[in-house]
Amino acid sequence: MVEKRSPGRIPKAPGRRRRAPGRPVAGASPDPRDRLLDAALACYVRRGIAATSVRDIADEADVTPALVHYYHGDAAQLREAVIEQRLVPAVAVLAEGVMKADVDDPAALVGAFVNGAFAAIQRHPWLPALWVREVVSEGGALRDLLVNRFAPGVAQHIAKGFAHAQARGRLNPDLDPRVLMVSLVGLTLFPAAGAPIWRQLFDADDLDLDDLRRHALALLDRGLELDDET
Amino acid sequence: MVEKRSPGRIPKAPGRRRRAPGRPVAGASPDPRDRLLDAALACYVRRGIAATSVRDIADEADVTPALVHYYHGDAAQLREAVIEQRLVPAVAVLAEGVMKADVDDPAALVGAFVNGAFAAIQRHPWLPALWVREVVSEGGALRDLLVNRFAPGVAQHIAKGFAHAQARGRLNPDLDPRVLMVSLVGLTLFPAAGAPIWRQLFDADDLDLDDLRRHALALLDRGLELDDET
Amino acid sequence: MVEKRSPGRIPKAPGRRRRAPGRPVAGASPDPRDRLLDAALACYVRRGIAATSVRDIADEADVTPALVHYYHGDAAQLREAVIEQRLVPAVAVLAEGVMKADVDDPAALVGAFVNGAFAAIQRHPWLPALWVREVVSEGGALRDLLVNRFAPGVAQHIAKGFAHAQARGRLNPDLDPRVLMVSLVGLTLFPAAGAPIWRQLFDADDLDLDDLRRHALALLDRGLELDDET
Amino acid sequence: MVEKRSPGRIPKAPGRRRRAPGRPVAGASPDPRDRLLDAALACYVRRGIAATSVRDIADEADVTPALVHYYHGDAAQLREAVIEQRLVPAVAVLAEGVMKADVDDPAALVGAFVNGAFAAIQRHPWLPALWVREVVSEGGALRDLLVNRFAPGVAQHIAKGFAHAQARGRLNPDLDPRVLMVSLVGLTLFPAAGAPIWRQLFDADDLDLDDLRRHALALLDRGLELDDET
DNA sequence: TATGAATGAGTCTTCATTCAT
DNA sequence: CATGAATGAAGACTCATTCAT
Repeated sequence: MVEKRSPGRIPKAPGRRRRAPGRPVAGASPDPRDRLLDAALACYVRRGIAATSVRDIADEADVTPALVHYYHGDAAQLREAVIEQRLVPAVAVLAEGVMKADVDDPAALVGAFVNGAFAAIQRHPWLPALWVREVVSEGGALRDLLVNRFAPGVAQHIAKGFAHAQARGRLNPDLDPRVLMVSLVGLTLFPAAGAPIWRQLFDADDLDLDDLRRHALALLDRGLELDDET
Repeated sequence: MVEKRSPGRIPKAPGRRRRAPGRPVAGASPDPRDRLLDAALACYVRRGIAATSVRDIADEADVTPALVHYYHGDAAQLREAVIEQRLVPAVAVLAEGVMKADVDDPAALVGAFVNGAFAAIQRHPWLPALWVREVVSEGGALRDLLVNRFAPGVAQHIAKGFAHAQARGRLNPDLDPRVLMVSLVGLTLFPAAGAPIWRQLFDADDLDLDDLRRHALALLDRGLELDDET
Repeated sequence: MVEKRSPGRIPKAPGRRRRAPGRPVAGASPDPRDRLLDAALACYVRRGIAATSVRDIADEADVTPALVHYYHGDAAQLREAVIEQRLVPAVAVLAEGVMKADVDDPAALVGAFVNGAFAAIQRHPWLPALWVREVVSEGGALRDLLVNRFAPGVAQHIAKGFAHAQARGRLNPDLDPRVLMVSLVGLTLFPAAGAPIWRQLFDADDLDLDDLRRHALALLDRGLELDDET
Repeated sequence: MVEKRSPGRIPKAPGRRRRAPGRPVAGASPDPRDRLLDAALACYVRRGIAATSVRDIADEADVTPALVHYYHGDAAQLREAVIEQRLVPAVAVLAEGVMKADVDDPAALVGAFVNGAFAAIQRHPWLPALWVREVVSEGGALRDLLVNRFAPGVAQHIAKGFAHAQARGRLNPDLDPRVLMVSLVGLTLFPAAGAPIWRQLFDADDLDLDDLRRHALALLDRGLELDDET
């Protein structure tokens, strides 16, 4: 049951409160601009971009809201900065890996995507949750990013590769190349995004990212009938 | 790319504005309580639960915000009502179907889940987007719902079935039963949630829910090596 | 018509933005204190004293706001400095000229004021706009200046001269000496302050300050019936 | 001397503070929308449009700032409403009177303007101060109003009338018709705007608006040599 | 049953001001 | 001499919520 009489919006988790005044913040990333980006990113991941206030970010970084504006101007500019300097680089590596894979070899495409995705997740554990959540939102910032900057290259590349393979009889004909592309995400980013849940659910702290990766590859190897060709 | 310099929060899509005064709303569900639930649901799906304001819901229903409180009290109570009266029933059917499936027949489990999921989606097109998005949020209402009310039965049921099958050699040993359970969602609800995107992306208006369903079943049939047993 | 829906305060004209970093400011007055006074004055004239922010002044002078405080302390102190070092000298010349005029010769009084006023305007083109605008404000700094420092001498001087002349039958008896003093301003500083407007309005770029001056003198010569005495 | 260490902007006169809670406001204009317009107008007159905050207006009306937004939306919209519903009607009467005056009779033009102006001032004592101050400001709302809506008719009308009269030898040839139009304002609205000052200055509580009016007419009658024609 | 009016709290943003460097 | 960093206060505006009608 949700607690009654929350003051309006969904109450935030107790989380960290205002900075205890006088407490020096030590050991943090040196560049305050970067620290704010990280704080913003953490809030976005936790509560969603649209539901994150500048005060949330400031609290997360143990800083006043005015300082957030001092360094990043607008809330919108900060959002852009997080996307451009955190998200885009994280996804770009995956995209490049895929684009370099041989389009005529579906196994290579699958491998490049799955391995690339989990490599990105390893490096940026926040990626899947943010991606899965924000891409689904109607006017979400990440949907734009996906539709306009990554998908045209990556998704088309993979889908075309699958379509060609299918035309040559090297791909299970009951599959749809385009939906298969989507399935790749559903077997990598999506499970990773839900990890906190199912780990708790299944008491599955023994499973790590590499298990997820192997699972995805195993399911796809068979499912695509890629091994038949040998 | 997000529009630059939006003043503060993420701007809402132009959408419908304040109610045109005097315009009688015809053809709507008679019970105002239900109409408000529907309006709230629509807003939740569109913008996310946390980012939806009472005013948004009131506007969506062509009603004053005061009326929302009149019928549903709190914003939190309204949220609860939507979950209890809209979401829970939608998911419950799927859950029941799965629970009735033979736990010793992995194909039956997969079929029950996939078919049940797409049946639910057909009836409630808003389900996947809401589910996928809100379950990933840290303190989200739907995560609670999943963790406490559905997963303990359904997810455990399916995961156990897969584990048994695997123990009997009837399931690809490279898969993990628990992750496989998650993969079921990643191949059903997740692609459905992203439909608007990849339909636009791949110019794929020809693909409908049934294509998705067949695709998922095809991928899983092979991937799980369920056909070996025949 | 004012632009619709400005976010909050009246938006400033595009004007100059933040200082281009690294650009050395050449050819400016060497004393930074003076440059800031000039910048402040320019802003006061353009937007009004009350509506001018320290940042406006800093931007105008291509300087950081901190520097404004460094040289002039408070915003109030800066305001005082501008008044004392820019405005007072500008008006003082006019005041002295008037005080030297023969109080028993109304024509001399009028001449001294009108000619002195336009001489001051010529030297300080910003004077009329600032004066006319800020003196009308209830708690305005310039009203104080006028009431406590200039008017007691100048205005009383002129008004008394007119009153004496009227007593001796040398001034149109339908006029009021005190209001006549005010009228002198209304025919000199006021038209000069509105020059940008009526120049645009009447397409009157041919009219310069000297035309204004002659016009005022002509109107007053006749209006006061000063020529009778000759 | 201006008091030191004001918190930023020019300190407001002590004026009325927040509403004493619980005190019912009696005897006020019934329509709250109108009361807010009046409060806004009072603040504009006192401190200038640009320097007036929504809180100022709310305090003046014994109301919360939120209520100001409730009734008038934006600060800009409120500004527009004050202009449209208070200022425009006040000036419109004067404008109409002038436009009806015989353009070939300079005395009639002068009379129409001067009498019309003082009639407007009598009805709307706030008019001159607001007008004089805000028209001089560079981007001021009233300058627009003057330039685009009133001046094109009224000012041109009068200036043309004067020019014709001058061409026929019925106007002092040393005057400029266009500047003469401006002088009309300088002898009516301008002295009226400064009334509080010079009344204090000259201890002139005996002078009322009608004295100003007669003074202006006397000065102009002679100054324009309008009586020569008889 | 329904809503207009009203407000306290919260959000984004700007500003004046200080201070260590 | 000059400024980047930092912040408390204030401003505009939104929102959830209440209440009298």
